[in-house]
Amino acid sequence: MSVSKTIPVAWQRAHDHGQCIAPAINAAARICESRGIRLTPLRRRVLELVWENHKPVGAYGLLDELKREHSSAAPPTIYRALDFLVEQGLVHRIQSLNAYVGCNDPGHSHKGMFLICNDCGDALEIEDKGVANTIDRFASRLGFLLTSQSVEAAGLCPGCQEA
Amino acid sequence: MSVSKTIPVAWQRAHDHGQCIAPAINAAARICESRGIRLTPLRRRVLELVWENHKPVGAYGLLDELKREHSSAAPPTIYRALDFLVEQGLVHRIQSLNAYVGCNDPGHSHKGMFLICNDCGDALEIEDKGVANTIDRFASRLGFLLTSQSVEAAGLCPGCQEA
DNA sequence: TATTGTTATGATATAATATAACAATATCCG
DNA sequence: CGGATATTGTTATATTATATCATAACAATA
Ligand SMILES: [Zn+2]
Ligand SMILES: [Zn+2]
Ligand SMILES: [Zn+2]
Ligand SMILES: [Zn+2]
Repeated sequence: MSVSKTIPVAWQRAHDHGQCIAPAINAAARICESRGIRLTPLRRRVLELVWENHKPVGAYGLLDELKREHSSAAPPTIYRALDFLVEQGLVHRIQSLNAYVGCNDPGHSHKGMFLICNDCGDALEIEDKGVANTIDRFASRLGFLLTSQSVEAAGLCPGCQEA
Repeated sequence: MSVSKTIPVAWQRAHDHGQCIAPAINAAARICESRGIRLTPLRRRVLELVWENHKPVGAYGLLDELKREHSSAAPPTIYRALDFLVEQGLVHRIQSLNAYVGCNDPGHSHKGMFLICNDCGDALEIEDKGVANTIDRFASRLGFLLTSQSVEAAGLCPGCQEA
């Protein structure tokens, strides 16, 4: 990864995809193994495709890629695989984009938060206790029983501000 | 509004729609007036329909209602009106539901947050500085330029937990 | 009042996203 | 094995959203 003087190091570190595909797949395999559920070839391949994109990617984008090597693939094929991966916390759905992105840190439940660049379309997953805790406090004060939360912020990433 | 012993008063207060339609429309009219933009009859009517639902409602739901009195209405009709209302902060879009709900407190920019009941479908808008500030801090630490944020939490409202 | 630029709406078509329903296989487990 | 369960195949359809071009209303001048 090249280094820019004008782009904050924090962002560069946080955002470095590096060689992340194989480790992500291996981690997913271990997680599924330990849970006694099946990361079938199809599900594994969809997870790889999600990671290969290195950006949030839509279900139909993934479907097009999958079709090249798996001619029987149809919308339900990809949605089933994605539903499985999301349920298992291996992939996150970005609500504001109708798109999916691999989870940086699967295996232990975390309340993620995303910074989404409106220009390059990239999304950075942030581990954040503060936001999640604040939401929890609000909810419990109101007697609301939380089951899920989605925090998405959009704007311009450091790289896209330079132009 | 009836009072329940088992439902927190905080929720009941926060969630009391009461007679909110006329004040909301009047506030919207004043805001548009002051901004020099036009709350046309069509836009006003769509805003009324949003409020009449008292819940997040989808574009096509609104369209069906609008068609009864406005036979020329088509998808672009409703989406244009909604885009206008959202841009002006009079209506919020709930990303996780693909639905729209009237803003409780339009006129001054606020970073809202929603508690969404998975059972009754209702959504409570919460004014919250804490969450917004935390997100702001994260973003600026990373050099990310924020333009919008969406915070949505789902679960069960007090009423729906009783059953 | 004409001219003209701008904004808003009408109208038709189509794109993009997501699910229903049922059949066919594959896997698991006694 | 044989029956139950889980996964995938297949077709059709539902739901949400936008593109495009034409027309109408409005606003700002001349
Ligand atoms: Zn994650
Ligand atoms: Zn960017
Ligand atoms: Zn609001
Ligand atoms: Zn409820």
